[in-house]
Amino acid sequence: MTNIRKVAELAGVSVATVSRTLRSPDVVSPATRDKVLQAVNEAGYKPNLMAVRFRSRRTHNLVVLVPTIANTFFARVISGIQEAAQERGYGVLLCNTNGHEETEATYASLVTTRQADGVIQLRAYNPFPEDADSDGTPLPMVNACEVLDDAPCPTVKLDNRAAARLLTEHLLALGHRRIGMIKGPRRSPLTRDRVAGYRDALEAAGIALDESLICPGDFTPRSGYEAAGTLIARAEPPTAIFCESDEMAIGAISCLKQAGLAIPGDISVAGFDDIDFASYSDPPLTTIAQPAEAFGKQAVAMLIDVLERRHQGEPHRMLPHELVIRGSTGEPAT
Amino acid sequence: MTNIRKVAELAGVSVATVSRTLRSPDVVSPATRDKVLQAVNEAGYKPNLMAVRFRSRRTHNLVVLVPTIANTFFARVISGIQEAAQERGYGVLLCNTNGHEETEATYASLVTTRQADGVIQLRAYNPFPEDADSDGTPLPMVNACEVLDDAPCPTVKLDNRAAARLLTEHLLALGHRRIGMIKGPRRSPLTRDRVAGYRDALEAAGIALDESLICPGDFTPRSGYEAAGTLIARAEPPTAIFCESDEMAIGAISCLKQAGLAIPGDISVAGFDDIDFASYSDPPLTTIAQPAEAFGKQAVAMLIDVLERRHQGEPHRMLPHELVIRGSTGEPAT
DNA sequence: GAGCCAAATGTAACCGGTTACATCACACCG
DNA sequence: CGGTGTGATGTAACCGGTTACATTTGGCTC
Repeated sequence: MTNIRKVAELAGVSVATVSRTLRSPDVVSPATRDKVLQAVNEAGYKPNLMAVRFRSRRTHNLVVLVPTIANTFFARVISGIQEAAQERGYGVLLCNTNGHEETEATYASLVTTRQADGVIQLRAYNPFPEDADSDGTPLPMVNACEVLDDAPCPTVKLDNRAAARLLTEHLLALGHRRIGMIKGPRRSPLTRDRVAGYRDALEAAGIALDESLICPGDFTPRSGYEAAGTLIARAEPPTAIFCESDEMAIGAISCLKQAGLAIPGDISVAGFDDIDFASYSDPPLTTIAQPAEAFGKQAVAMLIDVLERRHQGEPHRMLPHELVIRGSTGEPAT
Repeated sequence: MTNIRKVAELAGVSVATVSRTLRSPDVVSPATRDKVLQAVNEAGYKPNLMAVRFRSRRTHNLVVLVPTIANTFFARVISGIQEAAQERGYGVLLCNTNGHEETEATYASLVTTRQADGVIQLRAYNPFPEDADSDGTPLPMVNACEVLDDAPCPTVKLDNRAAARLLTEHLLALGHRRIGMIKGPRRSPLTRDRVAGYRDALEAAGIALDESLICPGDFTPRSGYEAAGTLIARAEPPTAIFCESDEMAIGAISCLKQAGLAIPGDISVAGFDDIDFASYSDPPLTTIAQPAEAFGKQAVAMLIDVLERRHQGEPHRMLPHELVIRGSTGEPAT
């Protein structure tokens, strides 16, 4: 392995000069710089980054904790993270937690064992009960997408409440009065905000909330399929269903069609996320578009700001959403 | 930062003893072992893994080169990689190449700069023209899913030719004689094998190949949508379409329905991969199921075998496929 | 009791960089 | 001409572990 000493020898200078030539070229004279660079080339020298990082106490790696990468939305967020990280010279260590908190804790320890500089978590769960490293310094972390209420770190999220309200208002405007909701797992702040937005809209329209129209799911098509089955089995079934993810909406549609219902003729369905498949569903899904890649990029930018001690201003950001109206929602049957 | 010397001091032993207690507990006496472990606990000591790895010249990281993580199939493969790697104590450095070869080369250099021990690539592209490190040692690499013909490394793939033949035979058995194909990008070995399987089946059935029925796509729903449009605009349109991915099949179905065609009444559609959405499409997709997660696990196992010099036997593996018949294929209209 | 061996532990070199500090050459000034 | 400041380079300590080799200890044999 060619190391810095070989290069130094080859160039006839000291190792310090080689190091300086590569790290801060401006402090060495042009003549030596050329000599060193030529020697570097000749020797095919590449610095051993493990050594560099060990010495500089910076790994240039970010851990990403994601509940499941198999979810289309998260896949897009990760794409954004990946791209932004690469641009700034950071690597991405992926951790698919599958919701196991212990797995998350394991991966978060990558930071305390100096394998990564910081954590981006895409789920509201604080893997650090103490919220601090053993020596009291807070863990560099950014919380994106699903955000803790009192997150002790920068956050990026959607205004889920406003978005859910917007979508519900769209359904109300079409004339729906009984609107079902397939929400996410209980206890999730994201779901809670969206349910709040749904309530806001109903309340503003003077419609009483019917708890029996709210069904939990887990963001998979299967859970949407099952929840839709439950909803239409009600004595007074809804005329529209608001699903908290496009995946669940697609599952729901599959169930409704099998039950012989026309969409949106008999029942309207709306989703959330605007994944690729939303446009190709039959009928195409009305949904809330989220800037998934932007979440990733923003999260990386914020985390690196923290890491590089550029603590400027407001660490909580909201990204914009947009209502995309397609064919799966329409006026209720009279 | 608590380091090994503090622990040694606390336990009243030398640093070597501490190191040995943690790495090879069997060579230290039970009494000292207990002393050391207690000191480790007391000090809240965690080894600095950057130092460990630097010294031991093993990063315990694997780079994964993936064309696009936004593809559902790859997301599942990565899930498998992730899980298997974690089990064996390796981290996963993700590289979403978006098909840019230069990006791949950048990431592959993570290995030469000692940031990762090996590479798993999910696409047939050799980022190392020289196929070797500068000092002549071959790069630890495994090629999975889409595999180079003459891959100089272990590989895991599907028997794409047989799978495509199987699916085509299913369509032939239903009575189809004009079968369109929406394939992947040109030059891809994966696509070439699948086209070969399609040909095999047609040939065996005594049907002449009509090149105009083969349309290229890029595995996205959009490209499936567009290719389907092209196919049905032919003078003699096909009565069935075989898509090389479920994503494209879903796009194709969307296009066909918009054109007023019933599926499978007027035209059958089959996919490949058996992604989650395949079951929830309308109609549900007939497709070839691939063990996506197993690809990931297998690739990790093989790569670690290479890394740990356990070079045993046959380094090329095929995973099984399965024809899943659902509602999107049926007999042609008479 | 001397001699020997094995097991347990300590000492210190080493991995490959970075960087604080020392050194040196040289120009400029009063 | 001595003093001083500046820019370029060299020397060597250091990061936090691992491990080859040296040393110590104690049990066993003859």
